[in-house]
Amino acid sequence: MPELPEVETVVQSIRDGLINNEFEHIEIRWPKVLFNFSEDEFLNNLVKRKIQRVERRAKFIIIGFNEDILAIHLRMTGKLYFQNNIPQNKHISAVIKINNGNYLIFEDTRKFGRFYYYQSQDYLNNKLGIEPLSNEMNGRILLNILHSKKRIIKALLLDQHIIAGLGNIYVDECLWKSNIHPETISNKIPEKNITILSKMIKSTLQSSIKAKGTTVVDFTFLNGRSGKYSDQLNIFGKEGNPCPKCSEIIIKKKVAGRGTHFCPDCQVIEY
DNA sequence: CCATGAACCTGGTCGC
DNA sequence: TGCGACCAGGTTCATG
Repeated sequence: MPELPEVETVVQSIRDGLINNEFEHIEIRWPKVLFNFSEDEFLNNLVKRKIQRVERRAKFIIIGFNEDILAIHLRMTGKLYFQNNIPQNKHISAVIKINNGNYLIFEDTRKFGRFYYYQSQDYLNNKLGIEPLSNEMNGRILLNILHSKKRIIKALLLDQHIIAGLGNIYVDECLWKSNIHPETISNKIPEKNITILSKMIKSTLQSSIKAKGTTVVDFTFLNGRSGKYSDQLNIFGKEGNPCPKCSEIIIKKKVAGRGTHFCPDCQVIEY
């Protein structure tokens, strides 16, 4: 499901209900949800400890205690939200009781979502790439990254080890806005387009966060409200429709293993 | 180093 | 209405 803006939206929606509170208990309904630790370890290490911070790193939700963290990845269909009673919905992977009486629910239809426990955030930081909304990210850095590799640009932008947070929707949108064909080899892309791409990545993600993310199928947060960025999509899911810039018909094709939308007229492979 | 396809799961949609 | 094929916002692993 969620990419950076949707995860950021979830973090903002649960932060106030967690900061300075404590976990009291956890009920595991899908055992695989705990990826690298056990239910006992959860109870021994994470219960009755004050939550210091709730943040996002790439597509991970970080719940920080002291140095150690509980990291949650929603994958495709994960939802994390509060409820004041124990729900009986079909696809709930875990229920965490909070000391204020609420329950933090992890609901996940496809069961790909996972909880990770790490002694510090370093492990994640070391394997994740640059945050696209950080000051570190700019046209110069992006040029260095793209020109130091010879990879299909779509695959490169989806690779979390390099730039962390983009997913299928926002990659398609940003490449379209920058007039870059998704199959272009990264080191062939002109500097001019990369400068624009860097700006489009930032502005697109920021606009989406403002709209509380994109709802494609069933992304919700809080009381089932959905993100409004869907209204601002130009290319994703628009195959068969005219390109908003040139009116050519939008194409959908598999690139880097993912359904990929682009305008065959605006987005040209440059050499 | 990189591309590809499968695997992990469930449910929705489309064509016949 | 039923059924199979295919698709889905993500990531990881094996293979060539």
